[in-house]
Amino acid sequence: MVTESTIFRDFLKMKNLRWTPQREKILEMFLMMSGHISAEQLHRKSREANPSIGIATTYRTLSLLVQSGLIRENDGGKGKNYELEYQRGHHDHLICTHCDKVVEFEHPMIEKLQIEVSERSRFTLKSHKMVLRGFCGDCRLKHDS
Amino acid sequence: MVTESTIFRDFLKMKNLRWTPQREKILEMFLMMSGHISAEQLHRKSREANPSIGIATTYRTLSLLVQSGLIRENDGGKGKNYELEYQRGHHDHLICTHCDKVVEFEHPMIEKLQIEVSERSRFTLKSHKMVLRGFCGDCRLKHDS
DNA sequence: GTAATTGCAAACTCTTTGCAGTTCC
DNA sequence: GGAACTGCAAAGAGTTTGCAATTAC
Repeated sequence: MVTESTIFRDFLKMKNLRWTPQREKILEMFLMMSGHISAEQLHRKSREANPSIGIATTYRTLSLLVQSGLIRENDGGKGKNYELEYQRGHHDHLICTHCDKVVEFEHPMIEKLQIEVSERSRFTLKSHKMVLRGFCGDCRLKHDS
Repeated sequence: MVTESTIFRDFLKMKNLRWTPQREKILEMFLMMSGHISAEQLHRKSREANPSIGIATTYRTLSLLVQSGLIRENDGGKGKNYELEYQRGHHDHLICTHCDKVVEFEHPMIEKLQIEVSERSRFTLKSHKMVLRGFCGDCRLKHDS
């Protein structure tokens, strides 16, 4: 079975980099958490398991994890966040501007149109990000009342 | 004729804020520049016209311009950038990962589908951002050769 | 007159980097 | 053994804030 840790190990080997206890723990904690994770959250969690892990190592490992394709980096208003990409298929985000709830969605038709648009401008598409913002159902109700 | 500066002035009046020479100059310079502008670029340009304008005032003015709806803020990998929103219609971006060229596009069908997706999750859509990344035509050629 | 605004510098947040000691292969 | 990695602390970017002086209204 191809686990995330196997993939990361292979990636490191390919790049002549090393599999260390810190990298192992950081990946393990990342996989344990869910959703959109900041470097700081991941660092805090990793510290619970190994208090000596520094924030610099966390950043350095996140960068490698992005390069390996296991995780993806998102730019938000305040700093970056990371989420698992491996074996999840591409998806986009609906974010509530009131309570910050995040709903993920996929839409094959939109993806098709994106490729069409790219080709019209002679681009070879490599990735895309889409963020939709608005009131979620719950907040809409609260807001109206 | 409703100019950007009239709109901004009305916005300020409505909020009991003041129309100052600095705000005027910063808006004027913003309108003179085109594309995606960083706070630092705008500050540099504004200084050419009025060397005493501080970076803090530039940031504060940008924030007001966003609130007024005249401009829009984008999150990029490195800091934020701003672009004129007023009277330009919503559009999205194609960015070349090699030379950073930005091509703007609109796609009404994608917009429709976005609304559809939002409603399916009971969201009332307020805004959306889409960024497509890949090789532009020129860089694709260079890269292949 | 007085509340809003300014420039400055300091503070803040997020992220990266230099370094001396340590560890993986 | 030696290059890669670590934690630390310091440095960097980008942005925000406190403050005393100034200005718009």
